[in-house]
Amino acid sequence: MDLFSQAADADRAEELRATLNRYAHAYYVLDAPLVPDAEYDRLFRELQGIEAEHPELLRADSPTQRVGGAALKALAEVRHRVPMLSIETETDTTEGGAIAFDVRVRRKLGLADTAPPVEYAVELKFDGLAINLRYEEGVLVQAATRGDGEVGEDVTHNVRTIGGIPLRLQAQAPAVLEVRGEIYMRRDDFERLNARQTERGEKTFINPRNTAAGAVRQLDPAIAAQRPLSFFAYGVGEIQGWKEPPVTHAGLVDALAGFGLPVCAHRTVTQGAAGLTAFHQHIAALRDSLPFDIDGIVYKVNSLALQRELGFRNREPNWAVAHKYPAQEELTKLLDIEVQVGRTGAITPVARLAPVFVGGVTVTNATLHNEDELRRKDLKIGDTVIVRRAGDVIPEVVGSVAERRTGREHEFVMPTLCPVCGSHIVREEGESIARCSGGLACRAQRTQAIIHFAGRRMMDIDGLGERYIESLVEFGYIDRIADLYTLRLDDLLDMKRRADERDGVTPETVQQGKIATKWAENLIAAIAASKQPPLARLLFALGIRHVGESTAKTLAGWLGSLEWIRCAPKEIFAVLPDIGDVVAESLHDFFSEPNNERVLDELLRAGVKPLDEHLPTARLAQRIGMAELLGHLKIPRLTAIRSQHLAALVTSIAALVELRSEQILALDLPAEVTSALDTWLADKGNFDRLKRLENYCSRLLAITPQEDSAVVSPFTDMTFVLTGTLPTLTRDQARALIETSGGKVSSSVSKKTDYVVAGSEAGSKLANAQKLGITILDEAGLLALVGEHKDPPL
DNA sequence: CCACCTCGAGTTCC
DNA sequence: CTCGAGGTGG
Repeated sequence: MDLFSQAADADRAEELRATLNRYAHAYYVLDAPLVPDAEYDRLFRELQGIEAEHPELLRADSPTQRVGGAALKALAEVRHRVPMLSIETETDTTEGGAIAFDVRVRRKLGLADTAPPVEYAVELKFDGLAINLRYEEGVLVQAATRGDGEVGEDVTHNVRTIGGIPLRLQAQAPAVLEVRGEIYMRRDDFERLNARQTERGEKTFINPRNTAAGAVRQLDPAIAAQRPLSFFAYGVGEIQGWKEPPVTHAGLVDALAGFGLPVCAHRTVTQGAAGLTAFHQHIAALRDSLPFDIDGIVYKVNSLALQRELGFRNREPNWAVAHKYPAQEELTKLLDIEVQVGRTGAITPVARLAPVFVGGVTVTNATLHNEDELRRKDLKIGDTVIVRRAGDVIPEVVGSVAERRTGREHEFVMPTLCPVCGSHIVREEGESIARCSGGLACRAQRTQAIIHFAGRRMMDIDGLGERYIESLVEFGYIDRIADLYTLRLDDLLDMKRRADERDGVTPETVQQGKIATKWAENLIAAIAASKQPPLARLLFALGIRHVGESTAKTLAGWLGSLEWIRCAPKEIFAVLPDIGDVVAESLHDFFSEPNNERVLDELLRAGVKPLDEHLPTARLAQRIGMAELLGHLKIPRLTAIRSQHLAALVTSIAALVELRSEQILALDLPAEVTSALDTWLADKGNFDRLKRLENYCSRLLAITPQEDSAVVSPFTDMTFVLTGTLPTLTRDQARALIETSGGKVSSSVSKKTDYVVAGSEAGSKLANAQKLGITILDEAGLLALVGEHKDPPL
């Protein structure tokens, strides 16, 4: 090898290092790639080639050295040259905390009340892992964790794998520059990582912070390299040879950005206490939509000279404070795991927790959904667990803290018998939910069925709450939904007396007796008032499996009356939109169960009279086509295509019933279909089924089609999603408004959503809508939109 | 057959 | 709100 080529390679290697580092900066830090990935890979491999040939050209700042080297035995200790101090946490989480800090600063600086406001640099407090990056002559030489502030751990090998951390600084960096910042994991990266773990059947991680911290402290850099970590710089440690050092904190962070280090955009310079509280409010509103977790914000006196003047106390700077938001995650003890029995018999494990204040409320219970979930989270009774109220409402046990185990924890054992009725608990193959097999013989299921029936979106019996229904069932006054309508005043009063007795409530005075009678009268009246619900509500109230609000509306809208629905053949259900085999089967099972038939009859006899819908005969005739019906009859060998074919030849059910063997032969169908059809028709059961279907269809369609008063609305086929709390309208009112204008209200945001109506405290749905670029309305916007299309000027 | 969209069901706290 | 699972369209 001649010297000339070696010199050329050295130049080329230097050039490649610079180019690749520039590309990496654009990609990771600026989020604006300069070249396609393939081009980066090509140059990367070229550099690898040169370095393999000339090991003496290897440099610490070479991008090829991000992942390299073998796993360590243990992490080495690093003594920080300038201690990594923590900042004081303001205990007052309200605005008062910001004001108190400003007052302390002004007093320490000896400022008069009339003096101008102090200038502050304000930024986010990231929920990650604090780190010190040491650059010498612009090259990253060491990365260390905070540790106890004096001595940390050397994690250089892992930190090198983080794409956003430059291995070489841009511009004229000081001879020595220690950068302080936070390593964290973005929420979306965290979720993707977990999705990948699930895919591979590996354990998922609990939260971004623990995952990031764990990754940085890995011994094997290859593992750390697979964890998507990010970094923000916000301060400095030791500095030597900085020619024009900044004079403010904001200027310092800007300078770090100038060196190619990633800094957070959510920072600003502001004046006085008012500026601090404004930033506090601003970030509080933004918190849930940030791409990463924060646990608060940080206020710093902007002027570095003033910082020096303020100095330290108890090894904490007097010129900075962390102002936290109420925790969204807390640790608590998992005291016990109990099971609940739901309306459908679903056995749900529920966590009983030591009370813990999280996200603004005290949480003592949290659902664990099902057994798989519980095992996935590795929960044992007695564990210390992480509880979250993810910006939302419903508490969730995120996972257990394995390090806190004492050995006295024990596994939860799923019961095999229902705790309420003693029936067997069965878990169907491939299902995640275990169910009590007791059906309505199980008191829990009976009670839940009645609670459901009386609920607001169903029969809406005002004043008949969960408590009373439980007592009524417990003392035997009601057993089934129909019994509600035969309840007498005395039954209610007796029930209340016995319930009070059980609870040890003092015997009643005359005054209280009067109140109780009034209560019972009102309740009886409320029950009577529920007797004429819209048909869909009654259907939903019945609690048929797989039939919720939406399916109930479909049934009511297409078949019009309870009479037509309860005697409909399975195939009719299945041709309706959004109803498939499973739901059709469930409906058919429900209406052919003698117990249910009796209950329905009793309801009708008691005077329950649902408001029927107009029967859309014309549309119905279109939908109940021969091909569709054939498809749902489950005739062997008759595929969807062949059903269409046969439907063209035999155009009505009536004709099919009459079909003789010779005629089937003449149809010119594939031989196997001919014989299968022949055998199928010859079966008495099938023949009767067909007869009934034919009979049903002809009666149903014989009803004279009424004029379809086609209300053409500009909202037709528009899908809305509601989220958050609107200022004046309730959710139900907004929903009614949209529906009466012809729109549809859906529960989740997708590409098909036309508008998202967002109120205050909107959650993930709003974020999702923003991501998908869906038009977002506030209440006023919705009203305007409705108003525009209503009452066109004459 | 798969991917995507909806719906159903269960749940917390005040 | 979230998960699971049913329905549908490509």
